[in-house]
Amino acid sequence: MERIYVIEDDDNIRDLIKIALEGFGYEVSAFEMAEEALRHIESDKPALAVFDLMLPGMDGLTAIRRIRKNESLKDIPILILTAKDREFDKVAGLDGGADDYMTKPFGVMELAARIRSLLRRSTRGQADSNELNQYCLSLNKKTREVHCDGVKVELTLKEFELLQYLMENHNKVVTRDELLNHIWGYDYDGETRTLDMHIRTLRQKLGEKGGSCIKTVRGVGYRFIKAEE
Amino acid sequence: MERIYVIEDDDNIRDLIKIALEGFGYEVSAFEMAEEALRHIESDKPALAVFDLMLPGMDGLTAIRRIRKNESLKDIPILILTAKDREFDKVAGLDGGADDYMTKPFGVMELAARIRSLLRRSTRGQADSNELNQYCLSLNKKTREVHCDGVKVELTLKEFELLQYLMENHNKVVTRDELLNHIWGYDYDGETRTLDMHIRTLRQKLGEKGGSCIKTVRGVGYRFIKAEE
DNA sequence: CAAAAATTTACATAAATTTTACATTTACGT
DNA sequence: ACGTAAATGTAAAATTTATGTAAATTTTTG
Repeated sequence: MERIYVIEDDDNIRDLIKIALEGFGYEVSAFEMAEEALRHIESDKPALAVFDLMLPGMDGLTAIRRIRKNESLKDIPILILTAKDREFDKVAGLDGGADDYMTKPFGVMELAARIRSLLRRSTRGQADSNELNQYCLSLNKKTREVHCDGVKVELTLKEFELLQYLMENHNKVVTRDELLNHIWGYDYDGETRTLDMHIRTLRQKLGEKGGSCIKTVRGVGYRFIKAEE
Repeated sequence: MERIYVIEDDDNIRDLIKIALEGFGYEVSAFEMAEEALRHIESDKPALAVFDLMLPGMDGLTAIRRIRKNESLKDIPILILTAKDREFDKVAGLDGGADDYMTKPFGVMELAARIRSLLRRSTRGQADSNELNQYCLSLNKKTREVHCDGVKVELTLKEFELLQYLMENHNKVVTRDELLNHIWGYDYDGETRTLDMHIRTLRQKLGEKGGSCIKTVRGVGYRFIKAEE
């Protein structure tokens, strides 16, 4: 599961946040001081960080700026959670590099919702997935399994590669040449119905609903879309 | 500059926000109702949207969900600005697809800071070069989709290429020869009504308003312009 | 060698495009 | 202002083209 860093000097609040977020299924690493957190953050690469501002030692804002300057950390979403509730402080916090700003006292439900919202967008959330999910279809590059509405579909090599390429380019129109080049090889006669044939078997195997995700764009190629339209 | 949509039914607040954000250098389009905003958003592709929740007609949350479901809009950052200040509402708003949630009364400095924070991260900072937007029409080269005032228009190959060429040369007069050469090929009989025919179907499919963007320049060719004139 | 997969062939079908024939509009000279 | 020729618009029919489909054939794989 995703790891979240919590930097907060008040023991009670820190524990409260830790336990709450763990309740939401996150792994939580809690720190009392920014220096401590910065020591581990580069190797940990947490999915998100919750920062208090007033800390013993290094100030929260300073730590945030430090993170933002580091190329490998700068995309980590940061949420400031502090007692400083003047508008000036909020502006300073957000402009200082934070992605969200909450004031104490706070509700854990809202904190969790804001964290979900930040993670939803984060590149760092799903990134390297070898699982392609589009609408009713899911395709796993590793296991080479394809499911349509949870039902497993057996595909041959070419069919799988075709579907994968279409799904990786979902919504974009992929030309016939592009497909022939990518899956078959640079040159190719082209004056044959091979591609159409595989599209056909694919559509057949994916069934009514799944099959309708592959739309033909006459004169150009094919396009993977949400069923219907 | 970046365009921001503001959807807010209270005239005073709407104007306040509009003027404040314009002061920060944004272009602001303000709407009283969600339906109105949704009608234009697809062709406008604003950089961010500020939504009130309680609106006459369509509810703000419904509108947000609608945007999130649309492939070409789902990355637009959305900030909810509402009087609903219960924690439950905040959770519902954020989980409903919003990226931030502010409650009224609010400070414009904080609003601006939150907007800056959202835009900082947005992939949508720079315009999509695959997208041609002219007035009420939008054309996507990758997906080969065309929208007129948010309504999808299905075009055939030649129609699409014709429109694309005209839009790429908007305001310039494009000669018949130029069009025939570019879309058909070097030589071409020319003594036939093919081109006129496609212009006709294009105008028809684009409807009253969209169609009137293609103006004929007698004796020369055609010209893509803003509707009316 | 058998079975599965991939490709080819040949044809059907549906859709896009072009042509034909005629109507309408516009520019221009009188 | 009027008539005329050229340019463009329009509708339906004809044609072409792209893609779908089925069965036959070849190639790969175990």
